[in-house]
Amino acid sequence: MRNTHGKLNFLGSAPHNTVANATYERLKHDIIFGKLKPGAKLKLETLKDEYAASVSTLRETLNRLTSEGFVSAAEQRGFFVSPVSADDLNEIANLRILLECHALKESLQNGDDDWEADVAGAYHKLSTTEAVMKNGNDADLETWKEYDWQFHLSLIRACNSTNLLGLHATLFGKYLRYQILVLTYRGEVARQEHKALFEAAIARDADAATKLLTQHIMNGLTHTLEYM
Amino acid sequence: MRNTHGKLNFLGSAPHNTVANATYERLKHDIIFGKLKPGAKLKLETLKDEYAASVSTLRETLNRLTSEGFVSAAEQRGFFVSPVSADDLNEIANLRILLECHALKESLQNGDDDWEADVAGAYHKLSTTEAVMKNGNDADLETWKEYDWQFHLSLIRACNSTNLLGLHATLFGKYLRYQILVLTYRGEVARQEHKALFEAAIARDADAATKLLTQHIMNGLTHTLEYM
DNA sequence: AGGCCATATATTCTCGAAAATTTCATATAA
DNA sequence: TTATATGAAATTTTCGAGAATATATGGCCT
Repeated sequence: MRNTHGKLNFLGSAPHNTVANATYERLKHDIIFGKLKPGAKLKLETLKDEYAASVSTLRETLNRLTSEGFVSAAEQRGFFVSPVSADDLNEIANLRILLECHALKESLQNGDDDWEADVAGAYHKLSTTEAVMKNGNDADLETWKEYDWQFHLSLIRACNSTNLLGLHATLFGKYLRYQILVLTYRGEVARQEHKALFEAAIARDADAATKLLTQHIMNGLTHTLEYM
Repeated sequence: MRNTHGKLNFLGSAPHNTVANATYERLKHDIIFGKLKPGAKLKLETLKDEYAASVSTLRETLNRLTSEGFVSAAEQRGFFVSPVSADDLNEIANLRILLECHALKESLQNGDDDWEADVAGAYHKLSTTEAVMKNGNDADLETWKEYDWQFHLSLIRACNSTNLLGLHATLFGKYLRYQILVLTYRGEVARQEHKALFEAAIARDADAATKLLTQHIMNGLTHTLEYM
């Protein structure tokens, strides 16, 4: 789970042998986790030094990130880290609700025993980490968020739509950037929300699960907006 | 509405001065309109001749198209036109329903007089073209599809979410590729569906409009699946 | 004949430099 | 002073060539 540069990699992509892929992962990570700040200019010469890649290679990765919305490009004026705004966060949270609830419903219908085991495993990792954090020991932020991501992903993985899972992954990354941005935790509340969501999912109660998921995301949204 | 190569451009992007943007538009167009067939290998040397761009520039555009899902990339083995399948079409149609219906509801709530005028204008262009086609004169396929796209876009434009509009644009492009692929028209049926949808939208009847839109997309889906 | 390895060819990946464009600083004129 | 023009510096865009990797060819052995 570590790339050649020793950075954690849980942003949803395969291992990377090429310079371009490694640079893509690193850049994406640095944007989501705030090392590259919203609105910051991404000068090619600077990036060249920092990421040890040529201009052409960098442009490849910047174009990919632009497609996904993490980077903004202005004709002949280069690349910027995409800015943040309350409106944007609102849009992303609402889209996440729309897509994730839909995927969850499908998943609850289709999921077999393997799926259920996967969910239980992902929930176990997440809840263990959250229990540790509850006791004051603040576990690694990235580890926690990785488990959070994996849990949510496990719930919808049986939705039977790679297209949907792809859109969700991008959306989740964008949402995560906002959470990292405000950097104020709501650990205990989120912990209980995860618990309730997990139990409703295992019980295959689609109505309850989607309601809990919607609440979970909405609560995260208002909490994040409050501290922006 | 024409780029430097004289090709129609209604795939949702701004005018393009750079070689990279022009190449991107052309490649995307050629994939959607079937000039580049599903699964076809995209060899850089060949593309270089055909699109008059350097390897680096081509790789930029291919990476963008890979992010959007029109192109598939295999590590160290280059790029391919993304394959098609009944499953994929199903996923895309269902996602289109999910996103477009949601956007439509929002749009019906928010749309002001300008929006309504825009919708009326877009519908007028579309229905005029469809009327001409009804009389046997088969109008230009691309023109028809452009107006179709513009009509659907106009309906949801007041949804107040650029993120949503962005996702929809990509999705619509993918759906369009399948329609072009089978190249069998269902002109008269689609014409009536557009008419009913237009009237429900102007009447701000969200329930009726989303039902009609769902039917419209589902009918297109089954029709396309039938001829695949 | 069929499988395996070495070699040759084809293709992708990466880079640094040249061309095109924008941005900045300075000077000039109203 | 403000605005505009001019030239220098910085930055982006584009290109072709070399390095790295994959694919195809042909010979060799069993």
